[in-house]
Amino acid sequence: MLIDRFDLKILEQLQRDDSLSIAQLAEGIGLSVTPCWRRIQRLEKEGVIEKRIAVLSPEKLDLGLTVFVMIKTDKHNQAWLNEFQETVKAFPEIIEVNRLAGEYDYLLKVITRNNQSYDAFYKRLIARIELSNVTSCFSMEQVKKTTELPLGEIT
Amino acid sequence: MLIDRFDLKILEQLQRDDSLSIAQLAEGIGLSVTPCWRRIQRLEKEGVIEKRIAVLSPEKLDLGLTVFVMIKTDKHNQAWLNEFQETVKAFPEIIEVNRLAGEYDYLLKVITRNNQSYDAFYKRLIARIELSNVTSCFSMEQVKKTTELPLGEIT
DNA sequence: CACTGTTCAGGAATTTTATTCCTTATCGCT
DNA sequence: AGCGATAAGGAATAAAATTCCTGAACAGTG
Repeated sequence: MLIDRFDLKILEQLQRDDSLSIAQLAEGIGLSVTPCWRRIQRLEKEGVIEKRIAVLSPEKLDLGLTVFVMIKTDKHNQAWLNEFQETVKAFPEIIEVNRLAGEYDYLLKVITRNNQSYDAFYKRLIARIELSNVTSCFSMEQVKKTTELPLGEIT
Repeated sequence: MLIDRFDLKILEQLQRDDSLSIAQLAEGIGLSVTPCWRRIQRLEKEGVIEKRIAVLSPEKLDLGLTVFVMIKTDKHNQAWLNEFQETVKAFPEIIEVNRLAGEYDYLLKVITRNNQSYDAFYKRLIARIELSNVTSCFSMEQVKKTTELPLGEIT
């Protein structure tokens, strides 16, 4: 799977905005419509393009609170792990979960409406699974947020 | 700006996958094409739909390393803050930056190719701006990752 | 209770865009 | 030079988005 500089331009554009027509995109990158279209098809088939989505505004939907939850656990067996994975997948407020190397075992990103709804979420979470040490870090301000991968590094 | 049940269904579908035609979408939610189209237009104009993008695969693009960088600073003046904001915006590897309440001041999410490129990034970062205390937490595994906002909470 | 204005759904026509099909150019290899 | 593979481009076709028009439901008013 090789990605040349046309593919890279296509990906850069589409990950920023895929609402342009292929004709506009093709013109922007200096290619005609058909080969450009074929490249997009290929990138989708290969899985380089995972999906196409609409990004919604959390603020407009009254989902203005982001909290990062840091978790330490003393249970490192498979059963607990499975239960944990099932649990986080069941909560739509949990946007992202990473298992970490270092002091904390897991980092969760949670989006809710406000303090009160976060508290309700938190209670439901700890009721469902045992977590030995939980720290909630409230986000005061989104300084930067992007969905774009850094493609510049790719040759 | 009121959002009814139809709008919610549209948003839920589009934030999951916007590659369907409006005809398919309209059928799925029980509306005909034109009113469905008009609702999408309105949601875009109002900013509830921020943008439409392609989500790319980090793995396929050899961007398999995610690191969370926790920063404490002793400089809380406006000049430093501006410089910090400019800096994080200039680094495409920095995907997300939140100012936190609590022990740490900032949490950064960084995506790079591997340890080596992370180290190169880290050196460039600390060369550019003074940070008094920096902890890098490497992600071992993405347990969950979604781009979908929890719309279930909205009435 | 009609009348009127407003809002919103739906169908059909039209325009735009995506997709297919076919032809041509380029390049590496023997 | 000749062959085969790979990729580009143009034109035709299919599909989708967008516009335009009609009609239903409903609240406010004389």
